[in-house]
This record gives sequence, C-alpha cells and structure tokens, in this order.
Amino acid sequence: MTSISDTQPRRGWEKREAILIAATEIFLRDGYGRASMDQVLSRVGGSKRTLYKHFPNKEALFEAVIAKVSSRALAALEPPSGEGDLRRALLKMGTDYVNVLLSPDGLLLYRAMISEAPHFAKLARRFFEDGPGRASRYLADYFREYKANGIVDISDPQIAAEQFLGAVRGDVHLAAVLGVRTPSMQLVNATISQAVETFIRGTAPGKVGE
Amino acid sequence: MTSISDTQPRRGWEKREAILIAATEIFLRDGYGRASMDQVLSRVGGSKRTLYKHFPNKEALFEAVIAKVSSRALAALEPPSGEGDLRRALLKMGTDYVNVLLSPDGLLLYRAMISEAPHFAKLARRFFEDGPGRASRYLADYFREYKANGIVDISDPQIAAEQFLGAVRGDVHLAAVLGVRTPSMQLVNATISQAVETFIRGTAPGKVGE
DNA sequence: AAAGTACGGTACGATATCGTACACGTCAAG
DNA sequence: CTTGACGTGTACGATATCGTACCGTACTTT
Repeated sequence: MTSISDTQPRRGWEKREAILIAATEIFLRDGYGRASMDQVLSRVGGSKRTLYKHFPNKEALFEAVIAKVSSRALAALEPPSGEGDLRRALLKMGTDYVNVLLSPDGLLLYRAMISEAPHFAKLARRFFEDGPGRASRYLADYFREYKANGIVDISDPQIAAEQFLGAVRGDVHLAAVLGVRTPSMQLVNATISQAVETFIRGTAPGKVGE
Repeated sequence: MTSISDTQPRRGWEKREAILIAATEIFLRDGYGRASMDQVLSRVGGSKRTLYKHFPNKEALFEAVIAKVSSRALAALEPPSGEGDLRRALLKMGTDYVNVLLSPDGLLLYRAMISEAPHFAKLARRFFEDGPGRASRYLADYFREYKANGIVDISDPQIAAEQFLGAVRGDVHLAAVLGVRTPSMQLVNATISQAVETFIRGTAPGKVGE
C-alpha cells in the first residue's frame, strides 16, 4: 500500500497535470466553445479513454482549468499590511492589483470568465469573490480602520475601495483585454501613482469646522 | 396586398431588419459560438436563401449586429458641456457612463466584444474607440481646459479621465457582467456622487508650496 | 510467474453546424 | 400569357464535435 502511493498514483497524477496544462493553454486561448477535446488530446498525447477517466466531460475539465488558473493568478492579492503609511499601502495594493489584471493569466482568465459566465454561473461567482471582490474587501477593511482613527475621510469604505481599484485599472485593462493595445510599464506606473495621489488628497480629512 | 410599388422594395428591407433583430437577440444572448444560423432562421422565419442573400455568412451577420447595437448603445456618450461647474459635469458624465455600461445592451455588448475580440479584432477596436475611449477623450479634453485655467490640478488629463470613469465603474459593472449581482439605483447613485466628491477634492488646486 | 490495471490508438454513433442546391409558388412587367 | 425575379421549404455535402467502445500493450502488485 505504501509503495503504491508512490508509483501508481504518481503516474496518474502526472498525466492529469499534463492534461490540465494542455487544456489550460487551449481553453484560455480559444475559449470554451472553440476548444475541443480532440485538440487537447492531440497536444497532450494519449488516448481519449484516459482523458475521460481523469475528467468525466468537457465541462469538468474546464472547471478544473479555471480553478487552477484562478488560484494561481489571484494568489498575489493580499491584504495591505498595517505597517507603513497610507500612501505605501495604496501603492502596493494598486500595483499588485494591476499586475494581476495585466498578467497573461489574468487577462485570459478575465476573458474566459466573462465569456462563459452565463453557462458557468458558479465559477463566475467564485472568480469575482476570489478576485476583485476579495481585493476590494481587503482594502475596505483597511480603510475602515483608518476611518475610525480619523486618518481618512471616507464616506463608504467599501465603495471607496472599489473606486480606488477602479481608478487604478482605468481603461488600460479593458484595452489590453480587447487587444487594442498593450500597456507599457511606464504608463502603468504613472497611472498608479497618479491614482494614489488623487485618492489621498481626495480623502484627506479637511478642517474640522468646515 | 394594397400598394404595388411599395411592397416589394420595402419587403426586402423589412426582411433584413427582421433578420437583424432576431440575430441580435440570439447572438447577444448565446454568444457567437453557440448561436446558429438555423436558430436565427427559425425565429425570423423564411428560407436560408434569403438569409444568405442579405448577409453572405455568419461573420457578416454578426458584424452587422454589433455595428447596430454599438451605435444604439453608445449614442448616449456625449462630451460634457462647457456650461456649469465641474461637479455638475462630472455628475452628468459619470451618470451617462454608468447608464450605458449597465444598460441591457451595454452589458450584452461588453460581453460579446470581450468574448469575440480575438476573432473580431477590428470590431473590438472600434468598440473601444467608440465607447470607453471616446468617453475618456471627451472628459480629458474637458480637463485640459480646466487645467489650463488652473481650476483643477491634474497631472495627466487623459489618465485622470480614465481614472474618474474607472472609479465610477467600480466593481458594480463587473459584478453585473458576471451575473453576480444586479446593482440598485441607490448604490449606483451613491457610488457616482462619492466618486465625484473624492475626485474634486483630489484634484483641487492646493497651496502652491505644499 | 500470473493477473489486474492503466494506457494508447482508433473506430464509431449521434448530433450539430455552415453554406449550397434544387424544386416549387407568387407576383409584377413586357 | 409568358417571363423573370424573388421568396420558401427542404434536402444535402462537408465537416466537426462529444463521449463510448474495442482491442492490444506495458507496467505494477501479489
């Protein structure tokens, strides 16, 4: 039994990984509709029998692909650390957010989820909650603390968080998703820093009496 | 039945319109891949011959659908009028923008364009230029004037415009596109007004030395 | 060594789609 | 009345896809 878990499942597991990698490439490149199981098969090699042994049907394979890419692509979204000042936290949060969005996986995942949202409602919800939703929640929690301490003047922290992240995103993300243009690092950094400055000045507590 | 010279040419045009309407419904609901010509046909009635007479193939029909929906959905994006103050202009621009994005046509068009961007690069580019790109250009031009007059302190007007519109969009749009939740008017209005206030305060010309 | 299991390659059934072709009916014009 | 253009319905060819079935092979365990 012990040696079994080393040899036998390992081959199966490696095969499964290989299938997942090939399927990821094809599904994200061509979309669920245009991608075919035979295409995956011809890339990974092997027979249909083993393919359908690991994943009972096309939908299951797609779900596995999305789950893996999601966890990989969205891992960089972390809550801002309490240390450091507001500017530093916003810079880091904005940079991480944009890097995730503009990463190859991020762009492909975004397109795939929007395309297949009607047919994979559960996946779409999980993608939102684990991606943009989580990021904005992290930031909103952060804002709530600062608001309680009077460091920032924010009416609704949740809305403010989404707005800051939306400002950081700008149109750069959509342009990249549509393939209209690929943003330069320079423009991205300029965008982030300008968003941070505008936001900080926009939420700075004014004079108390006014 | 009634008039002679009126029926024949008009019938062809009406038929074409009927096909377009049915195709719009089906293409935007099911996506280019899942929609079929037979499906369009069974809804509009008639024969394949006339369908392919009006539109030589599936791609041409899709392009016609997108062109029509685009011009209809994006028409509400207008440049802000020079009259009134900054707050009023931002409120109107933000409201129009969000209304376009969250309208049924806007949501469906957004999903369709992102889904098919790789296979319809020209359409994707035109969508971006006529939609988000145009809106941000309008606002950027507006900002440039105000910046020249010293009314606002904006480093890069184009970036600032995209950021304001991005802030207005927030996560509400993405959530709606993904079908995660449909936003209430109340939340949308609160989002817009908060974005306007933050932006105005964030771009107000401060003391020169600081 | 024997046996069971995972795997490979391919053929197959069922279905769906795009675009064309063919036969027929309707209606205005010469 | 003949004729030609246009619309309808349906059949068809070519192709593609999903998932199953069959059969032979290599490898692991007992």
